[in-house]
Amino acid sequence: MQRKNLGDMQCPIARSLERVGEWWSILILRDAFQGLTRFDQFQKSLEIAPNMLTKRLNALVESGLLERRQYSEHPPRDEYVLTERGRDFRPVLWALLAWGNKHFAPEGASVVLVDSETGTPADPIMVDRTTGRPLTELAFKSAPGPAADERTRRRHAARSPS
Amino acid sequence: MQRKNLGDMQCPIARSLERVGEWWSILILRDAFQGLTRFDQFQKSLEIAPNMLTKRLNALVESGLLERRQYSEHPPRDEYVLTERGRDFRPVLWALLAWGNKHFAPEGASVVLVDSETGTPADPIMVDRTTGRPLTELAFKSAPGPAADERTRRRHAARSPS
DNA sequence: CAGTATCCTGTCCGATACTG
DNA sequence: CAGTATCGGACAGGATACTG
Repeated sequence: MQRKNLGDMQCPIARSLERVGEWWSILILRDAFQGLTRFDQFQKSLEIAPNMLTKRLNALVESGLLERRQYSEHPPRDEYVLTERGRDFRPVLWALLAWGNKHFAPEGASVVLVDSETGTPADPIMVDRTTGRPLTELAFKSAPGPAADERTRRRHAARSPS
Repeated sequence: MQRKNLGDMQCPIARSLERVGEWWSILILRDAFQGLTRFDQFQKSLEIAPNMLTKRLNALVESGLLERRQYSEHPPRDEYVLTERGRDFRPVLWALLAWGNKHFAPEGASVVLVDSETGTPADPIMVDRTTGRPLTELAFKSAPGPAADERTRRRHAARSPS
C-alpha cells in the first residue's frame, strides 16, 4: 500500500484498504476471529513467513485492529486480541465469505456461517438497519456525505447512474 | 498475491482474496459501481498508472468480475462492465464503507449510502436472510461446510470459541 | 482517446538462521 | 515458544514515451 497521496483519500473504502489492503492482514483477522491469539498459532495456520507475520501483526496493532496483551513477563510474551475496531471488521469477512462461497466453490461450501447455538446455517445479506430493507444495487447508491469535500462531491455529481 | 500453494486454499475468504486481493482491484470495482466503464475514466478517477490499470482490468476480466464490451470497431475500443459475479461483490464494498465511516472518518462521513429514490441515508448491517436475525459476533460463527476436507474440519474443531 | 511498451523502484513475501 | 535478522526473488506499482 505505498501510495503517493494518501492525504486526498477521502473515500472511506480507500481508507479502510489502507489498513487491511494487504491480503495477509485479512487472513490474520479471519484467524483471529477463529480464536487464534498467538504468534505460532497464526504461523502454523497461515504458513506465513515469520518476518511477514511480525510485520503484519505490528501493522494491525498500529492501525488499532489488534491489541498486544502480555501474558508472560519472564520472558515477555504477547498475544494478539481483537479490539472493538477489529471486531467491527467482521461484516467484511462475512461478505467475502458469502461471495466466495457463491462464486468460487464449485464443489460446495467448505466453510459456512452457522448459528452458534443451534448450528443452523445462516445466509448473510445486508439490510438497512432502520428499515430492514435489503440493500440492493438498484435501491441504494453511495452519495456524498456531510463531510464530503468539493472533489468528492463532484465525483458523485458527475455520474450517478440514477 | 504470489502464493505457493493456492491449491490447498479451501477457505472461501482466501479464494475471494485471490481475485480481489490487490487493493487497486477493489478501488476499480468501487468506481465501476459508480458507473465508470472506460479506461480513461478509471485512470482519471484513480490516478493509476496506465500499465497497472491495464493489468488490473485484465485480471478482473479473467476472474469474471468485469466483462469487456466493444463499443467501437474502428478503432477497436472496449468498455468494462460488471458481470453478475462482479455485482455480487457489492456487499463487500458496503461493509468496507460502513467500517471506514465508523472508524476512519473523524471529521464525519464523506460518502454514505442512500436510498436512490428518497435519498434517505442507510445504515448497512448483515442479517441472516431467512430469519432476519442480525449477525453478531456471539450469535454466529463459521463452521465447516458440506464440502469441507479433513484439514478444514480439523482447523475448526481445534478451537471454536463456542 | 484507449491503451501498449519500457524502465525503474519499492516492498511484499519466502527461506533460513539465529536468540532469550 | 515467540519472535528478530538477513538475504534474495518476484511483482506491484509509478513514470514516461509511444501508437492507431
